[in-house]
Amino acid sequence: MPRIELPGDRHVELPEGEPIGSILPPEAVAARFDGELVDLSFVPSGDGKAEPVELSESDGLHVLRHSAARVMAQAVCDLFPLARYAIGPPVEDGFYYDFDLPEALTPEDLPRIEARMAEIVAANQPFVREELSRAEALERFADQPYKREIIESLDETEGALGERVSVYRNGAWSDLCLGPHVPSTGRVGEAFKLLKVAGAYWRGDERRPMLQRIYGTAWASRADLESYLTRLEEAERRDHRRLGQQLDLFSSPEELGPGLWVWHPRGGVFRKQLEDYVRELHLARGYDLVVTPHIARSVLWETSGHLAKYADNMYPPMRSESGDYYVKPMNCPFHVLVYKSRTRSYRDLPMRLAELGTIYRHERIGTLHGLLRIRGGTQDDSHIVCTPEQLVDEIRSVFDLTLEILGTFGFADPVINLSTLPGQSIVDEEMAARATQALRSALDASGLAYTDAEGEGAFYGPKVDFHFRDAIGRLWQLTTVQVDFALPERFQMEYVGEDNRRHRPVMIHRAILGTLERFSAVLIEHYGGAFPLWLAPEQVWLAPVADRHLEHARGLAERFRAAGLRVYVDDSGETVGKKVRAAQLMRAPYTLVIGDREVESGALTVRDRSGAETKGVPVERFIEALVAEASSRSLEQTRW
RNA sequence: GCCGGUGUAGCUCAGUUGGCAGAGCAGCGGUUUCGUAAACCGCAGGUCGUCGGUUCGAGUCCGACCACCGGCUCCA
Repeated sequence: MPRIELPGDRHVELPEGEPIGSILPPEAVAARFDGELVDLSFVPSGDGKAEPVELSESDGLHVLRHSAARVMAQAVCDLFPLARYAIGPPVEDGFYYDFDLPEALTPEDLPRIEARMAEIVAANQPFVREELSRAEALERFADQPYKREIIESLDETEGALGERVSVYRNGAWSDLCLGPHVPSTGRVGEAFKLLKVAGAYWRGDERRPMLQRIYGTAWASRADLESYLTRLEEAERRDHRRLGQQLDLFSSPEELGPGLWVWHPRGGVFRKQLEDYVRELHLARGYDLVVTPHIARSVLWETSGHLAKYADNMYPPMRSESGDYYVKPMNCPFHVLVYKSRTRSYRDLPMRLAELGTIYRHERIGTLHGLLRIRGGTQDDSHIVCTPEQLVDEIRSVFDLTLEILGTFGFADPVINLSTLPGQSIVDEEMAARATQALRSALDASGLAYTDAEGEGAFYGPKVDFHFRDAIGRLWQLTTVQVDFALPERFQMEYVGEDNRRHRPVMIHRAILGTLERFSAVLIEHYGGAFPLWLAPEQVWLAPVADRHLEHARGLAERFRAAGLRVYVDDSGETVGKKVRAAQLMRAPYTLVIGDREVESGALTVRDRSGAETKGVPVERFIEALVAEASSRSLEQTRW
């Protein structure tokens, strides 16, 4: 009789052949046996440690969603008998399943599938785990080519089953699946919803067939489902494309071309604040600002290796009598030319060349997405040229600057990845190892936690990425730091050392915000369009009650402008209610209603974004407070 | 690039089985001069994404193209 250890240091004897679920609480949807996720029907062959897996933990939700995916596939097969089903894993917040169907699914099919799922759930069919030999499994899935391909491609080392594969059967339907699953379809419950249909390549490979993917979500309770759907709505309200339109910040007219954007006056003001801040801070941290053109001869891109490794993402060349010119997809070769414009001494190093450099990349049309994925954008780019000895300290100073800049916007606690070199690189292994080691040392020395991501680096070197969480918990990749031994080599970069001999420097590529376009999109979503005062297009919005108050309002506006504040006077002749509404819709930080009271008293009535109103604020105090709030780049509104 | 969806006024969207292109908001003009998220009246605004086809007749049906939206990493 296996002796099972339960949480709380309890031990029970499990009768031979009894499933582990029989000694776990009824809330359990699965179990963990010696750390492995298993079904409740799992029968231990020996002693071990068992824990219940419940819906209150992520493993429990994972199992629930996996099972929900199965139920969905079953429903689809019921409704579309010709369906061939491929894979259906749980994903963050939900699940999907990929199908090969003769007809195209439409969003209208989703309610039908959901209804069928509900029937399957109501039927409460047990999920029965079976272990079959490969031959049996191939037989079982004779008319399911995707399942057969998976079975055939399974390598014996995969899973603990060796030559056997596991199949879960419920009712007349079965699926090849590792499991575990909830004990029966009834446990999937009613807190699920199908969200969208999309295309997806079989095994993510664009040379393989395009399947139809249905995304769904499933939760422990109705309330959890509702709050998830509310979260989705909140994300939609914050969508930078929608806010960009509503707030009149930018647009991408069709005549311009996909992935290209024009910034309107309100967006332009915001962007200037960003740019000024970035430039100012870089100067203060020992960077030098440089300016470089948008195009260069092909020889530059040959030397840099871009034509060999990056040509797919570059616009085709412009031909002229002096040769072919390419629009730049990166700034690095230009900064190398700045470096090489004269003989450099070790005394010049580190040289930190920075530029808000505009680049153009011919991204595939289907991957473009608002300002987040664009074809033309401006990076806060810098290339630090230093000696190998300076490398780790320089990387650390980039990390410091990253935390400082992003902290200003309210981003903290980055999730950091160290990406090692991809196969297709222009760097030899020894260089790559040194570069990776430098990044690792800098991360360790800075006390930053990180995880390794293999093969994700740029073609010229390994990199460290910083991801930051926004106000509603989504992660955005912003900062990239790359160490590069290759370009200095390719461009024969040198410096004269203390020993009066020539040495090869190392180069760090880094962008902290990424592109300003992308970063702006992230900021807009992070703030929901309600920018902190220093970034707001209008800082003070004046709403005169009647036309006779316009003159007083204009006088105030002049005083505010003289103090360096950005002001808008609503002289529309609409009602105050309408003016206040307009100000709120445009996310004005401070709205001043100017009427008889204000004209007489000379004081201000201040309305902030929350709608809270303070009467009798002296003009001088208001100006002082706003100037302080803006110049400190505060994320909080002033309390009066 | 591929799969699916969507393109009607500046914006958000109606538009029956093919039969004279609509509303609200925004804009402009007038009236109102008002105290905190939408005053009233009027005017103007369109090659219905583009090109081609079917038809007596196309926003509507067919084809091609363009653009946008959702996806194409999560591996039985």
